Amino acid sequence: MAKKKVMREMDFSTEEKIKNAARVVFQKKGLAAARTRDIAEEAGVNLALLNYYFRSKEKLFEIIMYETLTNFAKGITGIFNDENTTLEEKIGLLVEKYLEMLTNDPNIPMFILSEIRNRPKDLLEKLPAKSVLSNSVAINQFGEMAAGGEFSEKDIPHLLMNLLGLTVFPFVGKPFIMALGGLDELEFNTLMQERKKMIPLWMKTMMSVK
Amino acid sequence: MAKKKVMREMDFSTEEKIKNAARVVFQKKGLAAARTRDIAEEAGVNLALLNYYFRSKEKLFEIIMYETLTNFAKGITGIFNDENTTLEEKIGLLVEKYLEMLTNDPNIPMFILSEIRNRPKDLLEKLPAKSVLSNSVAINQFGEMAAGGEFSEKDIPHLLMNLLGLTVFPFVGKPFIMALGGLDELEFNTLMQERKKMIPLWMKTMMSVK
DNA sequence: GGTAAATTTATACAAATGATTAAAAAATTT
DNA sequence: AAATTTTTTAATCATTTGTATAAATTTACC
Repeated sequence: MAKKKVMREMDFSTEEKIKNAARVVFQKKGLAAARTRDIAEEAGVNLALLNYYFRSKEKLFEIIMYETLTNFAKGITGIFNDENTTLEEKIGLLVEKYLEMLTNDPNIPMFILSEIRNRPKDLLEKLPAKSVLSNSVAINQFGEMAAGGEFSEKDIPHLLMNLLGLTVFPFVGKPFIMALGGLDELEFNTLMQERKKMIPLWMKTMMSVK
Repeated sequence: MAKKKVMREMDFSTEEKIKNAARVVFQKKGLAAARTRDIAEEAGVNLALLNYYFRSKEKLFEIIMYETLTNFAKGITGIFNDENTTLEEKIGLLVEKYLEMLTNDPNIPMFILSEIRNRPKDLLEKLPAKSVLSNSVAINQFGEMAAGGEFSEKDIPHLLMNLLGLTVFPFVGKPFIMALGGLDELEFNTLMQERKKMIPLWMKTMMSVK
């Protein structure tokens, strides 16, 4: 079995090379379309090493998916549970953070959502921040604003969906949007940067529509 | 080879049964994860009949994808090129139509987008309404409003993305959203019905933020 | 009602693919 | 430096999966 301490002064250990390659290939193509041989090639490594270090393609996938989900959720819970920021500030921070993350890693949302489609039970159980979200400071702040009459209590799920949709959807539909708008990579990324300022404004106005 | 005229008074011809099953399975699981045996079973039909009526899994997939894309795009171009409606009316009609369609067929957006991810070139060429959209009446109306100072010309792509995101994203993230919100099917669908009225209002306010 | 064409079935094949194994090579320990 | 352990390689296996084929069955036609 593999031992971490054995790592020599290579750029990356074989185990790391495989994990990084698996992340790339899985996130780009999804579990079903990803071939173990694709991953081995991407890693520049013998095929049998995948099974040597990770018992199976499934195990390797689970590791990548777990890390991806955890990393993705980490940002939300941190920001949404800060007692010292207003809701408006939280939205700004969240949008800023995720637009930045997704500009660098645009495949993540599609990866997560399309795998959830294929194995909803499996993955949604492992979802961190399920009850965490509903008890978050941010949700309470939404509730307070609703109580204050800014908008209806019934609108809260909609506003959350909108925040998510406005931020994440462009990346889910990236190839579609780029083709439809005749955009290149740079133009798309520029739009995403612009949204850092715009989404918070839009959210603010949507939270005032009665 | 198959001949249409041979159809007896069955509920559905074998060819139709296969196509319907293929639509269900492909839209639910995607091309890579869909097995020809899944489709045959869903259709209640011998496996070899898939290749008898449609030469290969790929051919069958292309038919389903083409029909799905065409049907999906049909609604947009019709509404967006009507000379006799205002932009506000167009948005209302579009949102109404697509929320209705997607409530009945929630897998379509994820199906289209995830297959585009896997074969961007193939599918995006076949995309109807690529140049159609940019020359549409609706886009001109957006331009007029921008000229009138309601919002900036630079905001138009954003507003289009927002319209798409607010309408389509909930379906792309449906399992995720249902789990996070603790919603059942009925509650989710109720939210989608509510959005028929809300999205046009939100769009209206977003088109006034300067 | 018999014959030809079509549909359907059972079976099997071939390629792709995840996984295994035994031997070789490299690294570590003694 | 020898021995032991770890890592890597090449080759192969077993299953899955898309597809083909030949026989059986059903339908259409005269």
